[in-house]
Amino acid sequence: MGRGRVQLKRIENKINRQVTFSKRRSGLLKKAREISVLCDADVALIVFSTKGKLFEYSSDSCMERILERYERYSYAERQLAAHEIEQNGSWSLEHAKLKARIEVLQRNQRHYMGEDLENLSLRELQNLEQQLDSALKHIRSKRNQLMFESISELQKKDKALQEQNNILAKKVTTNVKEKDIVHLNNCQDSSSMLLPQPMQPLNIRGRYEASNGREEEGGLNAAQHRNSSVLLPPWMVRPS
Amino acid sequence: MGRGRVQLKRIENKINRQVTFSKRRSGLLKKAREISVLCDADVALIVFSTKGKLFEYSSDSCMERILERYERYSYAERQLAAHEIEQNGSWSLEHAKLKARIEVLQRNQRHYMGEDLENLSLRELQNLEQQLDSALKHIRSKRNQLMFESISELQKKDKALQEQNNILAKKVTTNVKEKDIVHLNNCQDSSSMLLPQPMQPLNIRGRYEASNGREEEGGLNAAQHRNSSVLLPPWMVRPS
DNA sequence: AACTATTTATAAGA
DNA sequence: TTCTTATAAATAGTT
Repeated sequence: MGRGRVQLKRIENKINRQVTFSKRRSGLLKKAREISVLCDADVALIVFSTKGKLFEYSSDSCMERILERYERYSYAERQLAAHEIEQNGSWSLEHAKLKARIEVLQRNQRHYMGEDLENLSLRELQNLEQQLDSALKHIRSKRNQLMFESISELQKKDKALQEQNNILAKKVTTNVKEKDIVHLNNCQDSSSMLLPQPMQPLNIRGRYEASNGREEEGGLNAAQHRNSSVLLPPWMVRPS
Repeated sequence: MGRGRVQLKRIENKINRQVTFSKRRSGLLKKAREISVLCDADVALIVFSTKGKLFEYSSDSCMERILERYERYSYAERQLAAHEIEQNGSWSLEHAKLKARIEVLQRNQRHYMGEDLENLSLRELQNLEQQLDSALKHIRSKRNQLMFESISELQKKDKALQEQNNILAKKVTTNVKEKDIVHLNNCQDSSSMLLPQPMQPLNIRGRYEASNGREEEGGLNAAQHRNSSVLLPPWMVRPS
């Protein structure tokens, strides 16, 4: 694109390379933006110039989120890489990263809980508000969905029980006609075996809680403990 | 580029979007490759399609390395150095703990953002909802407070300026009476020195953003970068 | 930093 | 998906 055709090889003239870099960089960023908007794609673009200067673009979900998604996507590879890093000895670095990361995540969490807002700017507050508002919408819709599901399940059970009741009622009526009262009294115990059993409480709590149900039983091992009190999100604990 | 001009907004027709995505994706990857070769730059490009399919390009140093470089660039070295050589012994344990903690925090964060709600029980959803609702109240109240503050500050400045204006107006009137027109013209420059200076734009953004104001200018240095994308919570980045 | 002749990318159509 | 083609966009070389 331009006056001359260009070879796909490193531009040796330094000035020229710098200029081309500048031009093409903006073109590349633009195109990244365009594809993300036009095609609703998540895009992360990182460019380091020869001199090590950083330029980046990421679509609406921020860079960190896309990179996380990427890492999740290539989980297997990451595990391999992690081992190499451990052996490599650049471990302390990793460690420090984790710590920094935790700090940030905790800070975020406080923000999400409406705490520690003193140092936020107006605009940051607005963004946060917007984010939470949209989250709340999702959550409410999900909750409604769950409730509807459990209601319809209840209705189904209800209907089945009523039908069973009708059948049994008919049988009882027939019995009254055929037997004498003494016989009927004697048979009460055995006939009651045919009555509908008390309904099992519906499990509308879902997988997560079910799988953690044992935590409440007794002493916790280390892993359980980590999950149950230190690391459980605050909203999982009902205010007393 | 093509038969029609194209608007920079999501293509609603699904087929069309898919086709455009495919074409532009290959174009984007090509350009990423070109700039990395021509200009000797390190490039990492990650693209997720709407359906979640991953496409990526990274220049000769592999993706992981570029991402690491990116993270290195983002985390200040001092943070690393500070905590680095302290612990030698129970490292791996510590390390594992930190990782677990991060996972949980990230999970929470996703929940706070209304994502990843599939595995939550009804009760958990309700708690989460309640938590966010109360957080939102705090945040809105804080935001209102900030807005009121900035309004009253503006009003104060406004008042002061008006007073100054009045005083100056009086002076100007006096001058007209005392001096001839020529003299008045000669004095214009110096008298204008007494006019109120243009108001400084009010800083209603708060400390945090103010310290990052330079970010938009160009390339980012390490510290700036840390604050701008890697460690900032998603809601601090305004969707572009 | 602009300009412009060309090359490239790509939207629409097949 | 792939090919074609008319046209929009990007950009290499120049000023």
